[in-house]
Amino acid sequence: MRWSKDDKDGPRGYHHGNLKEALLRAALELIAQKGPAGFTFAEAARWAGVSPAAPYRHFRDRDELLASIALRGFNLFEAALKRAWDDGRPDVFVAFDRLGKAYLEFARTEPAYYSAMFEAGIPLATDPELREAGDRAFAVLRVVAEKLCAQTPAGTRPPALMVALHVWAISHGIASLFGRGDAARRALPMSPEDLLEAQMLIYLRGLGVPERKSDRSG
Amino acid sequence: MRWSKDDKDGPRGYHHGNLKEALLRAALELIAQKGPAGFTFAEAARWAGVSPAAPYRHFRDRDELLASIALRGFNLFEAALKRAWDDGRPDVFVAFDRLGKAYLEFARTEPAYYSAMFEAGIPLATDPELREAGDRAFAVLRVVAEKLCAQTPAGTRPPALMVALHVWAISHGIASLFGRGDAARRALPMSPEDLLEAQMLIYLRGLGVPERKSDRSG
DNA sequence: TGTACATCAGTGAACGCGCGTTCACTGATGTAC
DNA sequence: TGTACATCAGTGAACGCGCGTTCACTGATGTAC
Repeated sequence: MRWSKDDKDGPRGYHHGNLKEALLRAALELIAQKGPAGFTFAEAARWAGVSPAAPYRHFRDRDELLASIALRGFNLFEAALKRAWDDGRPDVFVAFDRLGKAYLEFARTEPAYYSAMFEAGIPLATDPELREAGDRAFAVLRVVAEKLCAQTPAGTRPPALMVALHVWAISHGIASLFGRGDAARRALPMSPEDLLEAQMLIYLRGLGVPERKSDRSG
Repeated sequence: MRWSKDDKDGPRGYHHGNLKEALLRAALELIAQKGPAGFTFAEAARWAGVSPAAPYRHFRDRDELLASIALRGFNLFEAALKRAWDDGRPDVFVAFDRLGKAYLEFARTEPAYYSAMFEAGIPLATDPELREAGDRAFAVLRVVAEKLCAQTPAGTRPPALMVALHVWAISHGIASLFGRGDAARRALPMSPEDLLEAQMLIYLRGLGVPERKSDRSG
C-alpha cells in the first residue's frame, strides 16, 4: 500500500496535499521493516508516489526527517506513558504495572518510533526541541519514581532520579533484548511482560516498598 | 592508521599475508566510528590497503563479515565475563559486582563488537555457530544466577533462568542507554557503574539475598 | 639444490545500480481588486 | 463573480558518487621430483 495522494482526501492531481505527513508515514514503515539505517530519502519519496526532489520542499535532509520522527515519537511515548500511569490510579502498584506494560507495548507496536528515539544515534545535544521532548517523556518516569519512593521507609529512601533511571533501564533492557519479535532476538520461556513484571516486583521489594496483600509470588 | 601489509610482519608485497584479520579489524574500527550500518565492504578494503575485490577471497559478503565479528565478539564477551566472575571468588557478592562492571566495560571499550552482537539485527536463528556462541556467553550469566538463587530463602526461590534474564536486561539497559559516551545519549548525575551497582543491590535485596555487613547503603 | 608446475591471493578495470542533490521549470492554489 | 497575479508545491532530467560484484588476469608461494 502507498500513502499517496488518494489516501483520504481523494485525488489531488499535481499537488499532493499532505506530502510531509505522507513522507513521515513512509519513513516509519520503512524503518519498521529495515531499521533506522535502512531507509532512504529516495525510497520514502517513491512510497509517497512523488518525485525524488519533492521531499526537499519539506525536509532539509534525511536527518531532519529522522529527527522529526523521533520528536513525534517522544510526544506519543510521553502520552502513552501518562495515559498508562493515569496519575497513579487506582493505586501506585496497579498504575506502575500498567506503565511497564505500556512501555513494552509502545516498543513493540511502534518499533520505528522506538528505534528512531533510542537506537538511531540522533544527537540530542544539538536539537533542543528534541531534547525537551525526550525530557518530558522521562519526566513521567521521574514522577512515578517519586511516588514509589514515597512508599519506602524514610531512613533509606533512595533518590527519585536514580529510581527513575533504574525503571527506564529495566524497561529498555527488556524491550530491546526481548520485546520485538524479530529473528535476531532469542526465544524466551516467558513473555516480556511477565519478565518485566517479575523484575519490577523484585526491585520494589528491594526498595522496601511494602507489598500488596494479593501478589506475593511475583 | 591502516592495518595494512606492513603492520607487523614487514612488507609482504603482492600478497597481504593476513588480509582476513585486517578486514575484521578495519570493520571493527568503522563500526565503532559510525555504527553497524555505517560500514561498507569497499571501505573496509580501502582501510586494509587492498583492492575492492580482495575481500571476496575471505568473505562471501558484508553480512558474513558482520557475523564473523559478532561470533568473535561473543567469544570475547564470554571470556571477559568468566574472567570477572572468577568462579565466584572470593565471594558471590564481590564477584557479582565485578561481573557487572566487566559487562559495562566490554560495552564501552568494544562498542563495535557489542553492537554487532546485540544491535545489528543479525539473525541468530540461521547461524547455529553464532547462536551457540551467544548461548555460551549467556550460560555464564546463568551460572551466576544459580549462585545468587542459592543464597535466597528456599521457600520463595525464583527460577535461575529468570534471574539470569533480569541480570542481562539490567546490564544491557544501562549499557545501551548510558554506557557509551556518544552525543546521542544523555548526561547522568552518576556513573553507569554506580547506577548499575545500586540497581543490582536493590534487586538482590528484593530477591531476599542476605546482605553483607559492609554495604547497606547501596 | 634447482626446476616445473599448481595453487593461492591478490589486481584493476568494468558494470549496473540507487542515492543524494541541483536546477530550471510548471501546474495548482490562493488572494486582491 | 471574474480576472490577474504571486506564491506554493510539485516535476523530471541530470549530475557525480560510492557501493557491490564480476571477470580475466598475474605475481607470489608452496611442493614434487
